[in-house]
Amino acid sequence: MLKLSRLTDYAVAVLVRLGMADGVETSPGIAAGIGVPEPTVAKVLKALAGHGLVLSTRGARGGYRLGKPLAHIAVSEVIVAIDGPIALTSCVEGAGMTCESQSLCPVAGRWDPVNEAIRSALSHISLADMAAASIPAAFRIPATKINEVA
Amino acid sequence: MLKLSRLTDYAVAVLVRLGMADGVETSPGIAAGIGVPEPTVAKVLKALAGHGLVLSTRGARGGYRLGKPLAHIAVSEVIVAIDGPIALTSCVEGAGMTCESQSLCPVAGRWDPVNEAIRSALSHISLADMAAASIPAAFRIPATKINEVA
DNA sequence: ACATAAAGGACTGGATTAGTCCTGATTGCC
DNA sequence: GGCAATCAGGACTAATCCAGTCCTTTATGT
Repeated sequence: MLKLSRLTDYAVAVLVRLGMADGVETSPGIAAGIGVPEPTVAKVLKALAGHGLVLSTRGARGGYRLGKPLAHIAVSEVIVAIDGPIALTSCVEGAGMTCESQSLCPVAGRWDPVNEAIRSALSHISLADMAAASIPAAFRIPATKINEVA
Repeated sequence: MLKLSRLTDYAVAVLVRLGMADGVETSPGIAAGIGVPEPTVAKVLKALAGHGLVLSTRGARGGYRLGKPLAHIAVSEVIVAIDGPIALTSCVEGAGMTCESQSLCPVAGRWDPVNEAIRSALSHISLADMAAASIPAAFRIPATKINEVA
């Protein structure tokens, strides 16, 4: 369905929340804040820390803080941190890969421009963009908008 | 990994192949041509037919042909036909959906611009673009060879 | 009539992912 | 110096989702 993993969704929520906090926040604290089980949030935070999107401080009174301002974090960075590289088909992943129907496939390798287009689109949207615009919590998306495009 | 289903990949291969054939082609014929098991190709074709991307003729000497030229088929159409609507997160899917952490989630509904960006990017790339040679001929098979295989 | 070919749905095996848990390392506080 | 808090990292389990297969029905040409 071309959907990304739920963990990525959590990651965005976590980062936005961190962006609104002053100092450091602990993993349990964030978990409580966004309503997601603590171990799961911890997992997400570890992944984000591994990519430098958040900085961690260990020990008592430690916790996490943003690695850089929300405005400088692109959605694509978050996706890459959690889900790995953005590559729509397995064809393009590894150089050494051998596709079974390689010799027959008429579009082998042609997904590249598509991947590129998506990467580009995703790297132009920052978390600040997502956090900013305010949809009053009450209404989610009007269904009309969805059906129209799909 | 933000990857789309393998069936979508097959769908593109199928459509491009149909675009190069003159008349109708049968499901087994296409399957042999692109090196994918026949039942799977049949499944893909059914989905494509359901969305009008291919037209079917039943009975003896029947088969499939393109519903419109490759240049007029956007990648997004294929994805929608096979994988369903493009919606990165489950938040936006159904209007009636209730997200557990709805009241807490700080980015509720904020994926919309992202979805929109991706839909836009994907609808600007046609299958003709993908079929058009972008890869050095050395790598893959020249298009001429395809008709011979059938 | 018979052979060919699509339409449609149901079922199964495998892969991927979310979520949990455990152990270890680091730091502040008493 | 010891204790408690907190991150780091990996292993494991359960659930979900998807690719692939099969069966039955309908339609059409020879």
